[in-house]
Amino acid sequence: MFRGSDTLAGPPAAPAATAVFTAVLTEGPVSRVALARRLGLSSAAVTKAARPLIDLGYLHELAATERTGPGAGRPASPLAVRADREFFIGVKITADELIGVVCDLRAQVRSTARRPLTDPDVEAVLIEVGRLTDDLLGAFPGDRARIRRLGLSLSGDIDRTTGLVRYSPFLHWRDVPLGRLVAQRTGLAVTVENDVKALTAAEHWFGEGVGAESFALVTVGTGIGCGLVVNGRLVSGSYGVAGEIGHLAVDATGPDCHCGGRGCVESIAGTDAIVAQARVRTGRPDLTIDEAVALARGGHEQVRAVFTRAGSAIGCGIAAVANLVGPTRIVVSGEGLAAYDLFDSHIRTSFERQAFGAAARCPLSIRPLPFEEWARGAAAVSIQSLVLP
Amino acid sequence: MFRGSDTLAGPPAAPAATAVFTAVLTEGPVSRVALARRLGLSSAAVTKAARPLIDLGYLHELAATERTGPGAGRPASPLAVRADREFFIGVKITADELIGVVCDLRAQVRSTARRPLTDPDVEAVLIEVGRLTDDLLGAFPGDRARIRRLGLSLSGDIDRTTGLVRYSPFLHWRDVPLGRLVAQRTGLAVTVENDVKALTAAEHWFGEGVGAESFALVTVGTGIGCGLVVNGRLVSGSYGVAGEIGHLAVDATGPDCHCGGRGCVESIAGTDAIVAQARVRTGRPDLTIDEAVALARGGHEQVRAVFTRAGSAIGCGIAAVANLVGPTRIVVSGEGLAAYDLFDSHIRTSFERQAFGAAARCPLSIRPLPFEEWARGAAAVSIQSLVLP
DNA sequence: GCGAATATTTAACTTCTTCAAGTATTGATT
DNA sequence: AATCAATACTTGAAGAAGTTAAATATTCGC
Repeated sequence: MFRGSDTLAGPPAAPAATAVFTAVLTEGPVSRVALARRLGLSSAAVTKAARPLIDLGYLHELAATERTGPGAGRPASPLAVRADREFFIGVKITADELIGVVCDLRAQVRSTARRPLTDPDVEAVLIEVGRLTDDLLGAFPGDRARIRRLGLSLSGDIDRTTGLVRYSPFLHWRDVPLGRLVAQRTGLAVTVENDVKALTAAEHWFGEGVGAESFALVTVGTGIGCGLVVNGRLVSGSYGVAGEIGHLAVDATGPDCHCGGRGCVESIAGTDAIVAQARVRTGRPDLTIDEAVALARGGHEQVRAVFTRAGSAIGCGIAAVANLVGPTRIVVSGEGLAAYDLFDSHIRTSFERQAFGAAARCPLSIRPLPFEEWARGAAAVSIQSLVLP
Repeated sequence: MFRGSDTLAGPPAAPAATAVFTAVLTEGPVSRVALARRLGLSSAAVTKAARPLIDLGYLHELAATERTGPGAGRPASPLAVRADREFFIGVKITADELIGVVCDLRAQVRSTARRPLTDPDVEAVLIEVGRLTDDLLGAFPGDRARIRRLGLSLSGDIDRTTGLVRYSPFLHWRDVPLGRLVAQRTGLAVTVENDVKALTAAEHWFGEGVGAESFALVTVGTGIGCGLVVNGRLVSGSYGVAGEIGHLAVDATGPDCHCGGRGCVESIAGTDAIVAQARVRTGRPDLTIDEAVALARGGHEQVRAVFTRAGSAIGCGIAAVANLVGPTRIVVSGEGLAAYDLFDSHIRTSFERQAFGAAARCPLSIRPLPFEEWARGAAAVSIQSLVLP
C-alpha cells in the first residue's frame, strides 16, 4: 500500500484488535461473548480490544434487541460497524474504460462513476484515474476527509504488496509502479490488486464467502478466471500465476488455445471461442455474442450445442477446483453469465459428474455480476488494507 | 493426537519457541541472528526461546565452524537439532501389509519392519499394529523410553485432529477411532493422517518442500493422488476431499472412470488402466503391469503408446495444480514411477505445454519412491505433533 | 422482590517480546 | 601486541497483550 500523505491513523494493529475488527466487519453485529468464542479469546480480551475501536468510531454498540439464549440472563450488546466512519474509492481499469465507486466501511456502494479510456499510456491512465477520483470526491455528499484510501484493480500480474503492475496484457505495461504513482497524484493511500483476486477478496469478506475457511470465485467472460481462498488466505501463486482455471485442459481433442495448450476451458467456453464456434455452425461470419445468445435462446440447436459444450467445460474446470482444494463454496459469476440461463444446468451437470465423492457437496452459486462489482472489489481490498497490518 | 499415557512432556508451546524449533528442524543448523531475521523476531527473543529447547535436549549448539559474513565479527554458534533426542514410529497401513519405521527427530529412518495383513477387521489390524510396534521397539538399540509417539497413515478420509478414520475404502472401515484405539494398545501418543497428506507433510518439512510457502506432491500408482501445501499449511478440503488430481477430467473422449466421471487422469494413467489398455493392445488378457513395462521398454510401440498417453494425462493433471495454486515446486513420485523412464519425458512435455505462462517455471522433480517413505510420512506427522501445539 | 442465568467489566497477574545496553569473539590495522 | 571495527549473543528492565477470577449489570421466571 502506498500513502499519499505522511501519516494515516487507523485502528490499532494488535492481533486481538485486528481479529475483533475483522470479525465484526465480516460477520455482522456480534456480541462480545460470541466473538470471544469465535476467536478463541477470553471475553475480557474482547472487551479491551473493542474499546479503542469504539472510541475511534469504527465500531458501536447496538441496543440489545433480541434475547440470545432460551432462558434468562443479561442481554448482549452486539458490536456493529459504523459504516459511515470511513469511505473508500475503488477503481477497476479495463481496456477502454475506468469504473469507479465509493464504498462505505461495509463495502456498500454509495456512488459510481465512469470514464472512457482511449490511451493505454501510463501517463494518460494516471490522468484519467485522477479525474475519476475528482469526480467521485466532488460528488461525495459527506465529509471528504473521510475518504483516505483508494483501491485499484486490473487484470494481469500484480504485486499487491508493492503496488507494482508486473505485466498487464491489455495495457501493454511492464513493471509500472502504479500504486506509488497514483498515491502521488491523489494524496490517497493506494492498493493495487489483480481484478479477479480483488473480486474474490470482496466476496470473501463481504459476500457469499464470509466465514468460509476456503472459497473459490470463478469469473466467466472473455477470459475465464478464478480467485482462491485457502486456509483463510488468498492464493497468490509462487510465480504470480494462480486460479488460471481458464487454461486447464479438459478436452484432449479440443481446439488449440492461444496459450499454447490444447483443449483449455477458455478455448471452449471463453466468449471469443463461443462466438467463433457459433459463426462456424451458423455460417454467419459476422455473428456477435449477443446474436449467438439470441439464437440459442430462440432454440437454434446448433448454437445451443455450443453453449452446452461451453457449460460442460466450465463445469469440468470448477470440478477441478473442488477436487484439488475442496473449497467450502464456489461462486460462479462474470459478464459471460448474462447468458446465465444457457449455462447454468450444464455447468451443474458437468460439475456433479466430475466432482469426486464428497466434493460434490460443495454448493455452487451461479449468478450474473453487475459491472460495478469489479470496482467494489478494488474498494474491498482497500478496506482490508485499513483493517489488516 | 491421542495419548496412551497421561502426561507427555514436550518442548515449550510458546509461539516463539515453536517457530524456532520448527525452523531449526527444517532448515538445518542456523545461527540465532539468522533465525531472528527469518522469523521476524528480535535476537533476544530467539536466545530466550532457544534456551529451554537446549536445556531439554532438543537442540544443541554447533561449534562455530565457518565464518558467516565477509569480514570480522564474532562467529555464529549455529543451533542444530539433536536427532537422537527422541524417536518416532511410523506405520503405513496398506490392504495387505503393514510397513513400519523408526525415525529420529530429523526424520531419518533408523530401522524398518513389516507384517503381512490378512484380515481387514479392526481388531485384527489393531493386533498386527501392536505386534509391529513390539517388533520395532524390541529391535531398537537405544533407550526405549525415547520412543513415545507413533504415527499412522492410510489412504481414505481421515480426520487428523480426532484420529478418526471416517472412511477407508480398502479396509471397508467407517468411523473407526483408530487414534484412540492404537493409543490404548500401545501406550504411545498416536497421530493418524491420510497417507498422501502424510507423505506431503514429510516432504514439506524434511524433503524438497522445505522452505516453500506452497508445495505439491503427486503420487502415481494404482491411484493418482496429490498433497498440497498452500500458504504454509496442508490443504484439507472442506468436505474431506482435496488433492484428488486423479479425478480431474483431462479428456472429454476418454474412458468412463469408476468414480462416475469421464476421462479422469486415473482412468488413463492409473496402474489398472494402463494394464487394461496394454491387454487390449497386445491381445493378452493376462498381461501384468511388470510385463507391460517390459514390453514398452523392449520397444513394443502399441504398449509404449499406452505409457505415452498416461504420461500426458499426468502432465495435464500436474499443470492443473500449477495453474490453480501455483506451488513453488512439485514432486512427482509413487510406486508407478518404477516405470519412471517411460513416463518422465511425456509428463514434462505435457506439463510444459499446458502450464500457463510463468507457472511453467515451477520445477518438477520426478523420482521413484522407496516404499518405506510412506511409513516415514506417518512418522513425520508424529514429529509435527511434537513440535506444534 | 429474589434467584438463576447470561453478558460485560475490572483488576491483579502471567507470559511473552522488545529495547537498550552490555559481553564475547573474531579479523584487520596500527 | 594493542586496538578497533564488526558481528553474534546475552541480560535485565519495561511494555504489550492476554488470562483468570471476581465484581457488576441486566434480564427472566417465579
